[in-house]
Amino acid sequence: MVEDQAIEIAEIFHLLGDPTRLRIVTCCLEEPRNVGEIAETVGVSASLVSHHLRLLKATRLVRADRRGKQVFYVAADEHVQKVLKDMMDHVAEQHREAP
Amino acid sequence: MVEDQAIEIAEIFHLLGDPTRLRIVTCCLEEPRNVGEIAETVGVSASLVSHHLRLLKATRLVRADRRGKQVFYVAADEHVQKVLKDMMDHVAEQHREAP
DNA sequence: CAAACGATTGAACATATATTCAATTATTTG
DNA sequence: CAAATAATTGAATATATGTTCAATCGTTTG
Repeated sequence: MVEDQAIEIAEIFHLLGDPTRLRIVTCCLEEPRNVGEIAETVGVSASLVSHHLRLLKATRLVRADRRGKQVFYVAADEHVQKVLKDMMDHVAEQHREAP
Repeated sequence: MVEDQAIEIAEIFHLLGDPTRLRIVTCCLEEPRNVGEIAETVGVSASLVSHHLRLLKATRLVRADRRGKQVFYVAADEHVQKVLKDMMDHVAEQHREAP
């Protein structure tokens, strides 16, 4: 892997590498969720959610869609879902090896 | 996703979220590589590689195997490979959408 | 056993980053 | 138009983190 690829891919991993941000992404993985919903589900302030969503949107991990006063966010594409699934498999495997 | 899972999974993403560390992992993805090889391939000091490998080993993303004076490291299991592959697909897709 | 080699460790430092709080911007509705 | 609701923004801050450098540890070999 060359430097440029590494930087680009690492940037995405880095975004998923924060617990709050990861929960925000998984929260709007199945269907679009507005900021208030996400904040309540994750258990943090709307302000913090908004800050994180700005980063996620900038790297196109989520897309925004305003409907009236609310803004709905949804995870970008199916690759993210696959990545998350593989990672959950990895963690599950770990636990099977060392319970 | 519950808090505990998020923290555990985010921890792994976080490790892959640094360009240097990501390149270290990909460097010993196919076959075991010793610290010197990794340092040269990635283009950083052996000291830095060692620091990063300590973190990667602690989270069991790599395994260590000493042979004489050298210590060989190899990526832990196939899930990591799948995660990386999906992420590369994601990046490739992005570039196809916005060249 | 001493020298050489490879790898690890710890301290130090500059930088990046997650979070909070208050202020501001959009949009709807009374 | 004013009030209310939802979301964004910016500044401030405490903490985490990547990197460097020098010292140390483990192993082999002359």
